[in-house]
Amino acid sequence: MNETPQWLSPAEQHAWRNFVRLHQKLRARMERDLQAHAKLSGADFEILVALTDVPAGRLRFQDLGRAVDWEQSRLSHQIARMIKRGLVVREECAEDARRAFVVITPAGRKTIEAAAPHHVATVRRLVIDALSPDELATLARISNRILEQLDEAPP
Amino acid sequence: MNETPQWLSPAEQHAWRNFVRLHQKLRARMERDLQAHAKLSGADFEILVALTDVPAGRLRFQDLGRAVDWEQSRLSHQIARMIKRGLVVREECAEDARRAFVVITPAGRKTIEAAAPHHVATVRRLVIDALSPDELATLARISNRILEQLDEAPP
DNA sequence: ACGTGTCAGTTGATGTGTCATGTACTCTAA
DNA sequence: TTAGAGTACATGACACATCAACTGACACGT
Repeated sequence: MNETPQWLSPAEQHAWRNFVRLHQKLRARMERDLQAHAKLSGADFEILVALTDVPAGRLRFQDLGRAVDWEQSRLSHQIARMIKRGLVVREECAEDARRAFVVITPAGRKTIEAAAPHHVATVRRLVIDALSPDELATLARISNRILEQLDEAPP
Repeated sequence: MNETPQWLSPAEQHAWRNFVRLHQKLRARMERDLQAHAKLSGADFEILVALTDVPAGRLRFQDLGRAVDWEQSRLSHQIARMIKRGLVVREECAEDARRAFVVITPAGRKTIEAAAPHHVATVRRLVIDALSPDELATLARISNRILEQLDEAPP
């Protein structure tokens, strides 16, 4: 039906490969860094940030899911693990027994507060400071563009 | 010793959050796409690409590890799974019994050849075509810059 | 020949992400 | 008022990543 498949040009391939490599390396690095300094996974960190973003440190399961943009199942598993480690607790909902809240514990708060400065410093050192303000803006714009593309073409 | 921890400026935070979000979404999307169309994980794909990049479709374990830039253990587990699915086979090394080769099977070759065009098309549609040539070049440059930063600051 | 160190790869434990399915609860409409 | 649809979350099975500990093979000096 269609012509020979459209391969990437050398420049395109170069950009794509670099980008993929960046993904993998940066992700692995951040993960190890966080683990080493705070005994937290990136997932833990994200959840704790979302919870501390709201004053009560307490969110409905679903709202938390929206905040971090995760699937329900992933969240459920993750919260179960975090409960086991005492970072958060589950709270029943009086009005609707199906619902549940996730609440950060004092230990969880302490952990995230201890972890955040170093994490931010790492982000700054590895990413922000490596780029000019212009490049940073471009990166933000590019990211947005691709994210839109993703939303537009879900099939 | 140091002042109050240096948080990110709004612009920096915006860029960083977008970038992280992009990571997660794009990765998940590519993974699902590959899985749906070719029954391959991203990991499978990477291995098969590395193997087809070399004429014999056959690489020493270690060379394969360098090609995809993975840790040994990860590679070992992955290859074990791929052997079980018939995508590759292991071959002993006559000269040095410690070494081993990984060889792509005809089935593996068929799988990757079936998967690649759709995958490339997806990359093009979601990423390449969403950006101007200038932006793409900037993305490549930025990626390189950060990768260098990662290499320079391993602790 | 024989330790000893190092190399190449394996294995098991644990945490993580995804899919499909399960379950308890609530709502709605006949 | 109750059957059935839909909601909110849980669970089990599996693939994947990482860490640490392990095995077996080679290399080499004594």
